[in-house]
Amino acid sequence: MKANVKDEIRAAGKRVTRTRQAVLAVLESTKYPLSPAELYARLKKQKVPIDQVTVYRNLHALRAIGLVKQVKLHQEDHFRYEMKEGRKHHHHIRCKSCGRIEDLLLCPLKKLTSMIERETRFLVGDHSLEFSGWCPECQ
Amino acid sequence: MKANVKDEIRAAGKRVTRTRQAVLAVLESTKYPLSPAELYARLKKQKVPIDQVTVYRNLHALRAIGLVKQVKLHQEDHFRYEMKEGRKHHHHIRCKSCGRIEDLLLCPLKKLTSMIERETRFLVGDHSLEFSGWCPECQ
DNA sequence: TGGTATTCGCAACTCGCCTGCGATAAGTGA
DNA sequence: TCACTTATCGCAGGCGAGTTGCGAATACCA
Repeated sequence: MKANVKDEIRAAGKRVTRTRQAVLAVLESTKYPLSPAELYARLKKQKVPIDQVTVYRNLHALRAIGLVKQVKLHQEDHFRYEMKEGRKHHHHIRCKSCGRIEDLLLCPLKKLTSMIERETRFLVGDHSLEFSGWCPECQ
Repeated sequence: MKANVKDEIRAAGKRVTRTRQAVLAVLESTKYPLSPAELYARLKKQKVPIDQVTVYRNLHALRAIGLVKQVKLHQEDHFRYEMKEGRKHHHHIRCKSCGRIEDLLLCPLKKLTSMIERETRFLVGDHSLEFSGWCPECQ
């Protein structure tokens, strides 16, 4: 884990604990958003002693600091988490068959946002965009 | 409830029951997608005798027939349902403050889909797009 | 090297949703 | 119209994701 990440945690008045470092290490080494259960399973596999509750609590804490981002995928009934640091705004595509998730680095919605604001008189804060389909292996 | 809706239910080998009609009536009279809990609350308010399980089972049955569509909104941890019949493909915008949901009748993603298929080699089946922000009243 | 507030682990809980099962009622045919 | 078949219903209980309370452990500041 990078030193500036530790500093960010301390700067937020939080502590750099063993479990928190382990959670961050797994998220840093994964290229797609993980569910708390997947994260917990990986930590167990690595023989990291940690409770499921602690996984949730750390994810919440890291999200509050801004190090981690919460993602909700279409048709899934749980949240996923990914590192926020250094990542550009992006979206996801998910395979309906094997569950594989990939990043989409594009976002075509800037123009659309102002159009929607004009039409609905809402003030747009966020958007979520996700595709699902079949990956090359599952077609 | 329209006669052709009843016919569609029967054509699918399902029965036109008291509870099923009540569920459909509520969905037909609502302009935004309802959660099972909201639907159940409305039925209770209308003094319709129905169990929560029956609400779920009817939503599943109606979805299987194709009369009802399941929707999952960003940052919500439950599903919502809306009438499918006669409705064009659309998306939603949701107020972060009061929870109000409105339809967006546009969809800008046709061109983008083929681009994504080329780039990722996925075969795209669905997409979900949702905006959130603050409605005129909550700004 | 303490003192103390944060964090951890465990148990138990909430919430959305589903399953099993016996009872009820919609639709069919006589 | 009636009786029969089977989808559907209501109730009780179960499951998985996520949360809360609390006493014990530990990061970190002086």
